[in-house]
Amino acid sequence: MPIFPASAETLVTDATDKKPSRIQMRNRRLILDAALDVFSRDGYGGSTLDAIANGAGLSKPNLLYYFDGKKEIYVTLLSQLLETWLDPLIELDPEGDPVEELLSYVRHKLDMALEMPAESKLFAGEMLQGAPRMADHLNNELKPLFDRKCQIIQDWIDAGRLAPVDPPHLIFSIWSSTQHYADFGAQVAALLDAKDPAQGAHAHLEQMFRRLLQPAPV
Amino acid sequence: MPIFPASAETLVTDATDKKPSRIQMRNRRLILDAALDVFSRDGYGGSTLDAIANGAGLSKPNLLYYFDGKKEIYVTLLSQLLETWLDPLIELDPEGDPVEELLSYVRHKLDMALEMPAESKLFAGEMLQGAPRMADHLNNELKPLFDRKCQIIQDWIDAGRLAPVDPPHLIFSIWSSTQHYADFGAQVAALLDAKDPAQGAHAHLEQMFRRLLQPAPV
DNA sequence: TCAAAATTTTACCAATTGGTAAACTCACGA
DNA sequence: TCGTGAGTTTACCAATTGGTAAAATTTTGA
Repeated sequence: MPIFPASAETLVTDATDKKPSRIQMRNRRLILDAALDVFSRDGYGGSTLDAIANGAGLSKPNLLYYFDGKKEIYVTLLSQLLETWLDPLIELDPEGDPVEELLSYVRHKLDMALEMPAESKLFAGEMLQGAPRMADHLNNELKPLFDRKCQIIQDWIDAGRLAPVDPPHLIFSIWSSTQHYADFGAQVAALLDAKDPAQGAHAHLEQMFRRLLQPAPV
Repeated sequence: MPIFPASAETLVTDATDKKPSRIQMRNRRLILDAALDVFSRDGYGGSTLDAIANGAGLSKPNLLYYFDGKKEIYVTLLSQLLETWLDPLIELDPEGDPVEELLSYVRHKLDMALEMPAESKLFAGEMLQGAPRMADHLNNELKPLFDRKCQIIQDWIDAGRLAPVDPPHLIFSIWSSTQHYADFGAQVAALLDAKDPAQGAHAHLEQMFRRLLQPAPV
């Protein structure tokens, strides 16, 4: 029987599960690492427990000792991922310089895409399929944060410190243009003749968003 | 036995397959339409021949009378799709006004994403997984076209008719920011409170790319 | 009209897949 | 050192899946 209950949200304060043992920590990490590889490469439907177990160096029944099933592994992975993924957006500081805050967010997001392509692809794959296993996280975590940050951007615009842009669509543009280097990495690599996209991407996105966001001089 | 050989490239001039019958035309189209639905919703690995056959209103063996297998259906779909998908890029006219040509491309691309989300998702899914079944098409069709269009953009820049941008990365930005509305449609819908994204997206992308591309006045 | 060719159905099958039962081994605290 | 519970393995299984063989039916062209 798995140690962690399938749905954390049904927990009130369950004192029954003490701290996980060292073995638990190690094996759950091994499984999630392997699962990230497999799921991001083959998609949810194309992935098998055998492949994940194999990648983790465990037998399939052993793997199922730690997780209740394929779906639970996937959902665990996604919700952990979503936290990391939203971190840089959380850091958007209303007190900072608007243009520099947003450009810093772009840089941060691009770095993440370049350094964690598997994570980006996993998330993208879930979105592609209509987020059937993430609707809750989307509405309960991402949506409120998104609205808050849109308001900050709107306030900057109203104060004349930022060119008038449509905040939600600005964020979409930042997300899409940065994540493209991870999600469409195969295409980018093929079209750039195996040149490293990192430097060019940074320069281009900096230029694009600076021009968009710089308020017109008074 | 299927009528169309699996690999068209191995054909020299095969006079054996006459023109396809009306039944062939109809059923191949039914199959490809159903396959687009299924593949774009469930991904390659998550899709089954049963689901496609069912969607097409045919039995599975009947379906396999028209296509050699799951992979052939998928590849046929993708290569037909790629042609449609590249059309607007082909239309980029070196004789036209640079900024307006590119903005027209952006509009066209966004309209396609909004009107053909399944096609966009199918393509995105293949890219996500490293384009394992499309490498040829990528190198033989997309790459030469991409290089040609980058050169046109570079010429415009050299002539001072366009702000100095990095042509490949410009194209990546156009692709990613437009396709986002199809590929991440679930997220967009959740975050915009079911508001129609079309109008806002058009206005935002027009603004963004106009600012980026407008050459500085002399 | 009628036989040949094209199409469709019926009846399968081997391999894979997610998952389980239960026996077994190991680590650790009393 | 020994019992107990955590962790692991072996042996399995029912359902699904991609695909085939061959009979049955429909369409087509002479």
